[in-house]
Amino acid sequence: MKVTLKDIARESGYSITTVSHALSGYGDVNENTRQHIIAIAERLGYQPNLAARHLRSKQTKTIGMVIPLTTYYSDPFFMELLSGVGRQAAEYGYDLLLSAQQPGEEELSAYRRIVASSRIDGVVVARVQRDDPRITFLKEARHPFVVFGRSNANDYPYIDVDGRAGIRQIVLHLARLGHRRIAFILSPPQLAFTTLRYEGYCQGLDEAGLSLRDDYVVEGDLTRASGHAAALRLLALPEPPTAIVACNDSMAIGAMLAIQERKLVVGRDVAVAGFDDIPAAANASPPLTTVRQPIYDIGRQALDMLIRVIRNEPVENLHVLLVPELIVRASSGGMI
Amino acid sequence: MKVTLKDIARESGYSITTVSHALSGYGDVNENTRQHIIAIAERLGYQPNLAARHLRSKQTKTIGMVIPLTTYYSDPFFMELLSGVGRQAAEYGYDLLLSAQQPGEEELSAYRRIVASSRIDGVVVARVQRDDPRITFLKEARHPFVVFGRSNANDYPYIDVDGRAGIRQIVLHLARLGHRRIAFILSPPQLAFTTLRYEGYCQGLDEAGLSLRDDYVVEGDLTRASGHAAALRLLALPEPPTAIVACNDSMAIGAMLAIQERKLVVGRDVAVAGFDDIPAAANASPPLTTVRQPIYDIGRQALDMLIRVIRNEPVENLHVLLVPELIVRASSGGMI
DNA sequence: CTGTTAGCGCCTTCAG
DNA sequence: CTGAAGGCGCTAACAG
Repeated sequence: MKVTLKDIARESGYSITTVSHALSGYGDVNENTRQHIIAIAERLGYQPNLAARHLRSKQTKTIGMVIPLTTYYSDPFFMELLSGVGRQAAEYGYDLLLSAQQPGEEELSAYRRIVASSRIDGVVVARVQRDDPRITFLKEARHPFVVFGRSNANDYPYIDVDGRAGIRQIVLHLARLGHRRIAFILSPPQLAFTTLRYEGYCQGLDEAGLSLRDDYVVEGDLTRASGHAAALRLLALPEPPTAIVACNDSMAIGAMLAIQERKLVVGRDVAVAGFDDIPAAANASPPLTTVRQPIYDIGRQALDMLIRVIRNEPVENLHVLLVPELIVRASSGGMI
Repeated sequence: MKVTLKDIARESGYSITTVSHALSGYGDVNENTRQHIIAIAERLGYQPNLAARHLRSKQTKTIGMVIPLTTYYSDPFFMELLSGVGRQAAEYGYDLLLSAQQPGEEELSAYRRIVASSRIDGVVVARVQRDDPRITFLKEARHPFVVFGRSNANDYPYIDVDGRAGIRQIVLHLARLGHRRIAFILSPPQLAFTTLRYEGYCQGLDEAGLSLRDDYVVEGDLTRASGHAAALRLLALPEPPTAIVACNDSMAIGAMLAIQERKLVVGRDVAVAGFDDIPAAANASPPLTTVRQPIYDIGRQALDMLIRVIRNEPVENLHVLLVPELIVRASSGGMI
């Protein structure tokens, strides 16, 4: 049987209250009796029943994350985020509750359920969409949360990588290498970061004195296959681009494959760059020029912020924007 | 404020008991009053307080997994396992509690804490070691658990991939291609699966009529770098092997790089094969011949077993052994 | 410094 | 069919 405060009380001769006080440091207890009680607790292998403690104290020392089943788990990205969040949570003595749900309706109801059932003290929301219903819900419920990514509204705590600056850097890098015809493979428009990265593309072109061409902007769905298809479309243009920037690494790798199928050399005939710096980027051939998202650190920082929100501490920096780092490799031709 | 049974009782005019009965299907309640109560509960957005329910019912509908911080998170493998477990847990209405801990002492104490604090109904243990202290502990504590991997003792529920059969298949495949000098890169000896895979290697050699050579067996630590180093050592032998089998894909990929650095052609001069079929295996150049561990399914099945253990159902198959599938790609030369 | 009292929200006998 | 009462294990006022 599980050992409870009651057992220790019986064993030590003190009352439950005193035992509780001695063990949790609440209230004043004679140092001798405290030691005595602690010794007994250890001998019996006492571990507080957390359900009881949570019921009483209204806090669970648990952080939640809802994982859309289909997309995320396979996403190397999400895993790294999870890792950072988990690491930092452990640091604060928090555990991580994962709820795997289908995205969409079911996902939202998972939030509803988890939040209302007082199971967790706060939530980390990832991969935010434009007008994300989860955020609306959490704001209304006034439940502590922090978001990885920005939506159009900014009235909530978030941490994000400056995608605009990242893509801008890439475009300028390519322009510096002499490229005048730079194309862009977009991510799905409903994702919040798409707009920002597109802005970075436009801004980069502008600063480089290049003009925006509609036929150089095509849409993908973040998969390798869609990058492949998009690149084929671009290469079939009467005046094909000499450089292709993709919204993420997977699409960029897909684009490289398409270029190679056309018997062109990546980095010489057509430069390619991505965004994320997933492990596959460095291992691609040629290695992919990209922009690094420090996902692990983002997870840690997101959790830091969340803890502050939970503690109701003044969150002086409710918004954290990290500047991504340009990683130049052979695919952009700068290293050949 | 959170809405409780009390609120619904007040609102509906019935007692807390009746409301509880109506909502949870316990006891007989007039169908009309039941509908009435359910309607009010929905209007108020009632969600049962899980802490209270857990305290009362002694079960948490939560499965735990302890994640060693350093190794696992970066392990693509562990993530897939997590994914399978999470998916199936959701199926049963269970959530997943992750506790990120440093391996070793701290990890064991995490088990102790989590188990004794009645936070979870069962645990999934991964990457088991020889004489794993976690297993000893869980057995003693009589806490429901299931293990991915076998140790030397078999008196607990586990699910595993037959590593012996897997490596044996690879060795036979290579022998069939004409190889007589087949080397083996071991994983660390403290990991439980190392012995089994080594046995598979010996068995394969034996069946192919080849004899075991000590100098053809070298040890790595599962990393790409260690595979690289091990391959260099093998290639420096007076009579170097014509085929290298590694205990996992990462080491195999490291070995391929070493071979290529020596200006040899993988698949022609030296055949290489791994174990796991991680995503990088198919993307390597040349693509890596390997043996597939259906990790995602393993996670799902592990959870199935765990639920049965929790429910005290007769576990007819306490031990599940999956036969891995040989995936022949170019690195072994069979496809060139 | 220690103990008594009173719940947290829920489930579950046991009586009406 | 409905309700009153008790308690899961813990914490927090409030007295002594």
